[in-house]
Amino acid sequence: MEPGFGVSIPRLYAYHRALREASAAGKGTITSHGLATLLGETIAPTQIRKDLCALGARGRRGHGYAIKPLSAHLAWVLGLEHDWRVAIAGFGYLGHAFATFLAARERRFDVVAIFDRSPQVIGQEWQGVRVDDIADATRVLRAAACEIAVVAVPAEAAQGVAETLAGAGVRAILNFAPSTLRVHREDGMPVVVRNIDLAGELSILTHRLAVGTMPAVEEA
Amino acid sequence: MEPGFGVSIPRLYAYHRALREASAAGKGTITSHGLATLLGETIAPTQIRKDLCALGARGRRGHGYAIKPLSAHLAWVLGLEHDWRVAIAGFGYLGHAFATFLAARERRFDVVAIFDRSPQVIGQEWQGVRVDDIADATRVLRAAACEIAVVAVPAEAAQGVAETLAGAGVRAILNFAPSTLRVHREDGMPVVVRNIDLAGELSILTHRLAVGTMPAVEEA
DNA sequence: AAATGTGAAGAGGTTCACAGCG
DNA sequence: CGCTGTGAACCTCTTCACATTT
Repeated sequence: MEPGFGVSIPRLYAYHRALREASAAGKGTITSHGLATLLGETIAPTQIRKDLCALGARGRRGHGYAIKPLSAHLAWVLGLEHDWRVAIAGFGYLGHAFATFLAARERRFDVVAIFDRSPQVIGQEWQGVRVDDIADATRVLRAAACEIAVVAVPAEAAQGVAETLAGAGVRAILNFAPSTLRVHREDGMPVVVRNIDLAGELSILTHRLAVGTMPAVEEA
Repeated sequence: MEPGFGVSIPRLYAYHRALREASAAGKGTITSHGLATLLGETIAPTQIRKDLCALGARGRRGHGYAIKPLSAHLAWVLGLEHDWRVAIAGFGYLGHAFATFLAARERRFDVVAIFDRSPQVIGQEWQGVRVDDIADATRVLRAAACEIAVVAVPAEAAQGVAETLAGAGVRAILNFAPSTLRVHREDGMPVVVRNIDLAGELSILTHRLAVGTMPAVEEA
């Protein structure tokens, strides 16, 4: 899929979370082993050191890593430093819930545009943001200058909506529709797409429950 | 993380989706290459054949795979055949939206129990289901016999809630809280935990946007 | 001829073992 | 002595090449 440069972003994000925890607990320094403990031993200390080393972080041998600069560096790598303008496409229960989530928990994301197709929803206001017709997305987004969009529309509409968004300057899409988006931009810049398939996630669970009833299937 | 048996469940789920699509289009048979096309060329035909072969599916050489039996087999492997009873823990905007999502789009999941901590929410009704105090979860769940639970509570509360749920017979958890859950059950059966970290997913996007502004960082 | 099934090669990421500093 | 930094071994998953079957 992706080229990959040895470190996975979810892991870095977990480190950042754990570092904030440690910092809040009054610590000024932490070892790779201490980080692993904070992460519930789900990541090996060696792995953590490899990741941090690859990022250019330097720890003091015998002591550990200084939390503050490390946390700041991770924040920079993760794009946590500056605020982002977000558009929500599809304002059903899911889009609505996501917008509320951002407003309540993730202040660095600013919902500045909302789109829907339904005449009953268009024209509504949510926290001062008007819901526009998805057909006007190009015009509205040119003015709003969003780089990130959330797609929470039915699967059939997702591809078309994604293309419209990409055409209006969006460079990253969080897609909740159960469909594989394929989006290019005219200017050649890649559109980053991240899929969250809720039904698919549930299927992973039901799979495990379904096969878990039998005593470990061995492959030939 | 997991032992892994060569095939990834998200991929199988994607196959199943594509097969339904092909079946709806009137096809009775499909080739690995045809499936790849339907999946937007995101998975190589060879990979598809390896996966299907590992599942014991047999295709006819020169023709492809018969869609109906293959789809049925995938449904069985994914646990898509029978219905599941689901409990929602945390009935804020996220828990609420997820319950609505299940009711609207995923009929095979039946929301039979809802829990919250807030007195303002406890006692409310949602589609005939009463919101109970999370403190009563053990008693309520014994009667409701849920195997799957969705955790949509604040991060600080997640671990405790997960343990309560596990103690009440829950065997699989879909966790939206940004915390690493570590859950065991008394009877030794493993609790399957699947995390969906929305803020983390967004960070993957912002990371790509942040580093994407520079011309491809090479690692030494 | 067309497409599957599969051993072998390859790539990528994780763990090990230990050298190197503080 | 403790903990980091890192090359090497290891392992898992993906891709390739091609024999095999209809």
